[in-house]
Amino acid sequence: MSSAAPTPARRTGRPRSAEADRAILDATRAALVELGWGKLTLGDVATRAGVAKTTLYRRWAGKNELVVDAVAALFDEHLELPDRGSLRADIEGVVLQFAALLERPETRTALMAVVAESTRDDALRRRIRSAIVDRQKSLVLLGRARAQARGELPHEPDPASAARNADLIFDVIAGAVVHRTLVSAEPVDDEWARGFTALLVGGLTATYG
Amino acid sequence: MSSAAPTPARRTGRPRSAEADRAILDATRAALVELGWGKLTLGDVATRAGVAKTTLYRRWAGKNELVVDAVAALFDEHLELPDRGSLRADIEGVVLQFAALLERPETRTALMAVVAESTRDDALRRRIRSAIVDRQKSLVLLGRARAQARGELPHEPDPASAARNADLIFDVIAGAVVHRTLVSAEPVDDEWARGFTALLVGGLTATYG
DNA sequence: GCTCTTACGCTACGACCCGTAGCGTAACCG
DNA sequence: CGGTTACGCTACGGGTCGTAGCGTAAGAGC
Repeated sequence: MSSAAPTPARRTGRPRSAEADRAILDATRAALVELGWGKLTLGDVATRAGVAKTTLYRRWAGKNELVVDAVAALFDEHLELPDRGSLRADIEGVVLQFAALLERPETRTALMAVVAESTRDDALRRRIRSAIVDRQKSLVLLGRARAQARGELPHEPDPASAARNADLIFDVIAGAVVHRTLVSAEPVDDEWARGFTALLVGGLTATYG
Repeated sequence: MSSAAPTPARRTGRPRSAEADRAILDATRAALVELGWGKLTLGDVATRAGVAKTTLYRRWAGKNELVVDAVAALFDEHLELPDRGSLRADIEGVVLQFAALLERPETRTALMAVVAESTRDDALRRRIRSAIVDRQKSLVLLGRARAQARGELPHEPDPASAARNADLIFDVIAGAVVHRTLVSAEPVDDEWARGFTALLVGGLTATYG
């Protein structure tokens, strides 16, 4: 997870410490909570992790890549979409789940920061996409497939429009939750989730239903 | 604009150079384009502006505040909402206008960066709100008022729900455009704007109409 | 066991940026 | 013309960056 490279089973020499990986990522999240993105330094992370600074640089190119991996682990652990029985309930569930992640101080300060950096760094943008964004989007695809199986949404006529619609819905859901949380700085509570979901489901059924 | 403080008409002594203000903000935007948020330094901005670094620190507390003001000026210049005759057309207009701002490299790299910093700095968050966010939101309020006057949307029963709905719509519009542009890194073109607007208008009429 | 190879910890380093202090000069007010 | 504030300039201590060098630690292969 740390290095996106396949790392083709290096056969000789001392192996990298998996323990160190864990300690570094834990220390990164802790530092994000205490210091925030702006004041986080790699030297401090190394000290917290009980690891030499050089070890850190041997595994990650810099602050951006390290933080992406540290935050991505949280998305791995806390994103899932149990079948709640209806499109409405599924959307509310994913909204509240995503919002819960954004309430955490680590993700709050880190997510937008790395996205900002990624506007000038394509490799970083791809890393964010594969480590975080695609995992979120898969929930949208899953939710739609279920809704179509239930007959709540029509099946797409062609793959192109299917992809377009999925992208649109994903940007609307994730964008609204992020904007509400980080820009408006208001909580995504049950009431907001209900209102948002009503708006979105209304639009989906009115437009495609 | 530079200092949000009222600055009660200082009457004596040498006045601050308005020319310097302009040069500094121009230099900031130019540096954002060339270097991006991460590599931008105040020393460099001062040199570009032909101004001493100390002058810069006399007016702005730091990088965050300076960049917010530099970007806010762009929003002042490029945000307006002419009456396009229908709710649908008004929304498409504001979406494309906001997207055009986010296409600019200055805003692309700066906006999310300062928002990320603002998660740990309330004063900065308030500055962003008054200098940028509230100006966007006023467009939403204007668009809704027009739609209500045209009979496209119902009048709100009470001020509380009116405010809630406006906040929701604002987060959906701004959030979706930002997410599409910066996270998905896909262009907000006419086609996307039409699809998004159809979804939103469908939701509004289905939910509140 | 032994050797080979890679990872690790540690120290040290030049480069850069930060934010401020001090001082002489410039501009505007009464 | 004094009074007051802004400006340019220089200099500085403090911090972070990212890397180089070196001796040591930990497995893999024989």
